[in-house]
Amino acid sequence: MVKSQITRQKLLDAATQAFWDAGYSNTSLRQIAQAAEVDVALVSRYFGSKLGLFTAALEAGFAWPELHDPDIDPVAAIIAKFTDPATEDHKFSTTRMIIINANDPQVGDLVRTTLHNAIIAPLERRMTGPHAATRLALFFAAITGASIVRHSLQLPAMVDTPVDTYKAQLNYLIKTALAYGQDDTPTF
Amino acid sequence: MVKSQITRQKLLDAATQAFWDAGYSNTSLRQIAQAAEVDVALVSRYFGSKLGLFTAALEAGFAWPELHDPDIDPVAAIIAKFTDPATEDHKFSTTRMIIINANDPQVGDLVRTTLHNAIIAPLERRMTGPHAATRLALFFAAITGASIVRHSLQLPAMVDTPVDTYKAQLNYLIKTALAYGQDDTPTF
DNA sequence: CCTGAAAGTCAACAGTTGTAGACTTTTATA
DNA sequence: TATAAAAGTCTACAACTGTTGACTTTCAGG
Repeated sequence: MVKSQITRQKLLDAATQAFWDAGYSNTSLRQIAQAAEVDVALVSRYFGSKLGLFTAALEAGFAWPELHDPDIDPVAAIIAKFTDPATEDHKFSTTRMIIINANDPQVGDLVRTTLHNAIIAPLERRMTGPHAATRLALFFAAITGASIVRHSLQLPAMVDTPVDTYKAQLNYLIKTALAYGQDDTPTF
Repeated sequence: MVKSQITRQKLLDAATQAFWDAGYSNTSLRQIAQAAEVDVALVSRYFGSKLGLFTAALEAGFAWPELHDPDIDPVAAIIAKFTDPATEDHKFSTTRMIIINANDPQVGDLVRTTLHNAIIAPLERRMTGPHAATRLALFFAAITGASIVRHSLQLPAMVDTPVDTYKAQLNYLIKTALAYGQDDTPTF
């Protein structure tokens, strides 16, 4: 009764780690099974297929109850999630996962749909004022762009930099993005 | 004498198209050969290996003489390159290529190194003033972020939008990035 | 026309992948 | 303890991958 849940979870954890880090297509089930110290065939038992395993990992990873809590500012929640040192510095990063898998020929559509349903749509619903959709898009551009430059492209100016400085730079971009079309839009 | 150059080029074109669109690992040599209407074994003849083919495509795609022309503003050149309707709207996009392949376990290092040597370093050399490196990093964050939101994540606010509007939004982000730490840094 | 190099074709290789089915071991219940 | 379900193991499969070497065709120079 309980034993199966444990191995299922071990498989799910190892899969999340690998899918987040290397992407769906670049990860084999045998790698995952070895990391989980579990037999490959159990993937078939507990998740049906590789795609089923990925879907489970995706849903677990995108379950962000903060976004629905009326007492929490959703934008602040996202920023915290995307800049949390515990996850931000690590390969186990939401941004990294999205970027890598959103273009995958096999799971790209699924990732984009899930991203939209789980994160974008709730955020959009709670954003008010003019140009809400555009400001949200620019906000996401700032977050993903900074994350890419720091983690994927690894530009020296953003890599050889303490986390606090990076956060300051990121906040600078975010503030601008959110100010788009508002009263306090910066002029140049 | 000439015939071989033609098939070599057909192979290179098809490879570039595929690598730029789906990424190195998600593209098979047989797919490329079929698109080029050429036999698979010729990859081995003309490029040695799959990695050799990718390297050739990478070098050809990153050869941007504009960046070394003293009469052209390098930042403007990059912006033009990244927002050119001919390439920007298409899957054949430099940003897309970088994002997809910079994380690939097999060619990631090569892509990042080439990107640095061919684009970042020349740009860095020609950028002046305080916080040059940081401004460059933020500039790249703006470009890649916007491109991702529009093409990879496909957020409605940036997809269901004419190119001119998108360019305006992108320019807004770029201006802010380049103004970082300067006299005309926007205040909020 | 003859000849040899250039160009292209074909089949096969060893390795890896996701998946399925038959099998054995473990565990809980009666 | 006996028994049946649950959990885990092992082997094999077909499909696909990059790469190689032997072969055939094409074609220009003597």
